[in-house]
Amino acid sequence: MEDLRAFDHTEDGMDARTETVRDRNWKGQGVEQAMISGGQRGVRSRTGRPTARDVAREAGVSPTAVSFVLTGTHPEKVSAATRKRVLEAVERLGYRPNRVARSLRTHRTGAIGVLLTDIKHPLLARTVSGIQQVARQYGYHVVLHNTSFNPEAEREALQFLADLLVDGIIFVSTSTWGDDSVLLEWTQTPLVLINRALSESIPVPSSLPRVRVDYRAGAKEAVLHLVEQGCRRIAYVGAVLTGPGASLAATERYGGYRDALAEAGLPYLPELVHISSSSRPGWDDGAEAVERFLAYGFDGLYAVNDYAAAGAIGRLLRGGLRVPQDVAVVGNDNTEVASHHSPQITSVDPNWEEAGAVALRLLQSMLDGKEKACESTRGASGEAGTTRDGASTGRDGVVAVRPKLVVRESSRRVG
Amino acid sequence: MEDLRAFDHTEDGMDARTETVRDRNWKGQGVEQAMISGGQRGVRSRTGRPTARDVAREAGVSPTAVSFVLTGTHPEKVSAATRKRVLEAVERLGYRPNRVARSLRTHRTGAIGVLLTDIKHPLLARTVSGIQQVARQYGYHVVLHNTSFNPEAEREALQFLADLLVDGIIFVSTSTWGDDSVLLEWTQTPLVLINRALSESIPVPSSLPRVRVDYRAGAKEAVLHLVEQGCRRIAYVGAVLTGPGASLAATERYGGYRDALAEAGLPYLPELVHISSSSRPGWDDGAEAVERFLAYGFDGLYAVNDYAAAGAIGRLLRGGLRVPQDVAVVGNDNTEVASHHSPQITSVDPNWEEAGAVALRLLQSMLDGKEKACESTRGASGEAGTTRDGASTGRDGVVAVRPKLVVRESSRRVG
DNA sequence: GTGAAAGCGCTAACAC
DNA sequence: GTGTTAGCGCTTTCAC
Repeated sequence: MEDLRAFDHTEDGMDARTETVRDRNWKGQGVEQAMISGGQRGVRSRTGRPTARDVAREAGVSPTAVSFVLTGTHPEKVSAATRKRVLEAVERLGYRPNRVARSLRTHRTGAIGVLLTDIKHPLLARTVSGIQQVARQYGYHVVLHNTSFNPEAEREALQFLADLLVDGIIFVSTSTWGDDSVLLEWTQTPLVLINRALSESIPVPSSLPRVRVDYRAGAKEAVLHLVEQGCRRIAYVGAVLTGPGASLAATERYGGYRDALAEAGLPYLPELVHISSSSRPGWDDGAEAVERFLAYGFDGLYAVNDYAAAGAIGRLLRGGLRVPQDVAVVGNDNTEVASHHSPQITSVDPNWEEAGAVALRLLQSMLDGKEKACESTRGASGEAGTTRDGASTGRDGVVAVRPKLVVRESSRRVG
Repeated sequence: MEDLRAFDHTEDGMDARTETVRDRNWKGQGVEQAMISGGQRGVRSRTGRPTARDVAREAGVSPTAVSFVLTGTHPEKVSAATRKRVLEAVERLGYRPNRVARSLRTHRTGAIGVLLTDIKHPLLARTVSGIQQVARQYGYHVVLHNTSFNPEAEREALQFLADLLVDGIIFVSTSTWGDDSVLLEWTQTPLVLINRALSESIPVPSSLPRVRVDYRAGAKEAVLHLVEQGCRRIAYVGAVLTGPGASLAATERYGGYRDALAEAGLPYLPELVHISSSSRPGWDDGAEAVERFLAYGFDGLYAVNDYAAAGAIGRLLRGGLRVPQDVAVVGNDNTEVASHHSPQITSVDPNWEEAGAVALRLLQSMLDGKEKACESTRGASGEAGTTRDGASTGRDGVVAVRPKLVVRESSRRVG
């Protein structure tokens, strides 16, 4: 019986006509491929790819043995000889397991869904990169979804990923929108948030695991670096702090600036603070600010992004001042400009790459926890206290990632 | 019998003990969720999600009817009353089809795999964005894979995507590596290449569909724009043309510069051409070039990227020249600097977003073709002559996407 | 129009 | 250790 089946294409109670029709609908070349590539062995499923059963037949063993060998489970239940025959058959047939079928059976896809607001945002791209690096380590694959700042699309994408049965979801965002109820109620698939501030209005201090970049610490480090370089009158160029354009990042960076001054025992000089009217200050803001500061005298400047820093440097140079000798400058975000500018600009790298990595490790620990103990309902976030460099678990189980300073010419004073 | 099953959790010949063990391994909370959320109806599969059969039971119809309603196939085979009952049951149960199971059956996943060398590259990110926009239209979803310039990872990722049974694959790359044999032999899943130059050494003019960005046309357009603005002595700042750092992009842009001069009837002035020693000229190259050009006099400048353009502008301004009145400047890539600089820089947008969109449309036509006619083996690329704005099918079926010029202050002369 | 039943390709419990 | 077998949740033929 076994042997008979191996050479019969139309068995399994399916007649030839039926098979042709279905193949046409599904994979097109299925039949031809089976004829051509599989001809010698005569074994190829109707999809054009050999199946585990084909391997079993080829090796002369049972599907069970094939499964055990390939998944590595129950290694004690398969003899060395069997294993060898299976592996050889796999090699001979060029067999690759069908992951869809496997997922249907195991309810695990080995994929992590990543939801983000905008793939074109350089910082988010870095986060994805960080996630992907860790994913590779853990053997996960990444399914990416762009929501383009559209709340409706966010909801939809979340559902889609759940339908796809991804093992976990990471939601990366730069901004907040109003209604977080979807996220709070989300119980279908383990979820980790990156920089997704939950509306303050919601009273429930949710146990939803979150990772955030510590803007405040980054700004503080930048300013303290300037202090270290000998600066005593340090100016600040920042984004709007109140009104519609205000952001958490802006507030925190301003706070970090003041923190640093306080820590260094330097006075806060309002005349050296320039708050842009925009949420994202640019070249002009930097230049304008310098123009104004020049009257008061200053020897250091921290700008909340690299464009403003570049603008400031441009204005300083045109004014005949030297950077960093007369004024040392530090930017923020460590974007391409920072390294491409001349002089190269010292900049705070937000470390979003690390944020991605941390988030995935967090997710991993949730998945692990889930597999081991049924009773742990949701808050596996506690487990993640074991964070690595630059990340620390704070109140509410929110993990904060520390930005790191990349020192370049614009602030490096010899000695 | 139907009714009995609906309230019996341990039917299907599976005893209670077995079910518990499996649930623990698979989904963790499955059992609890079934108790809580599904308690009122008593119907929930062991994964915690209602299944199509649950819907059928709830609606009092057969699974067939549910399937027909939900997939929209055979609309004539389902009565209005049945449809209504099904939809209501779906709503009541919060049913969502399991895409994995569906894929296993239909051999279509509705997902497109995108392979790229580096997500952090801003231009590639734009391509992904372009792909994703069209994907949304077509109802496809995108699975992204980063290969980090690692040929081995590329091979692996290609296989992984094929194993996942994505419906098609788009391979986006900025650079070339040696061995393209994998790509040429690739027959498993429909594949489209973006900017993936095949090694010249391979003799077979493969029918593999490809999309490329027409660097030459972009450069030409930039220079012709300068001519239009009244420039007659137009300088060029470009990347290395020969040796290890040389790239197709560099050669083509240089060619486009010369094309434009020729077309405008302007002489080629070697003293106004600065070829950087690097494959990616920067700020300094722009500044240096200007320094040299000043001796000869010039009224326009095209730089192959925005950083070089910014450097050139910086040097010009410091030299007391006005931009664009004395010298009009155009950059390339339309990166963030271009719009953030002051003055804002006119730049050639490589239109990678469109390249992504075109690639997916190409893929779509291949998939369509496959479904309709079995005999079309591979080269559905011919079909894609029906391209849209900015794209044209060239020799070898390679589709070229035209970059487009974004005009800003640095080159806009009033009148 | 409706329902029963047969699998897609894989895993794993259970009997040998 | 090995093979038989029963499904995962869905689609779709075929008989009513």
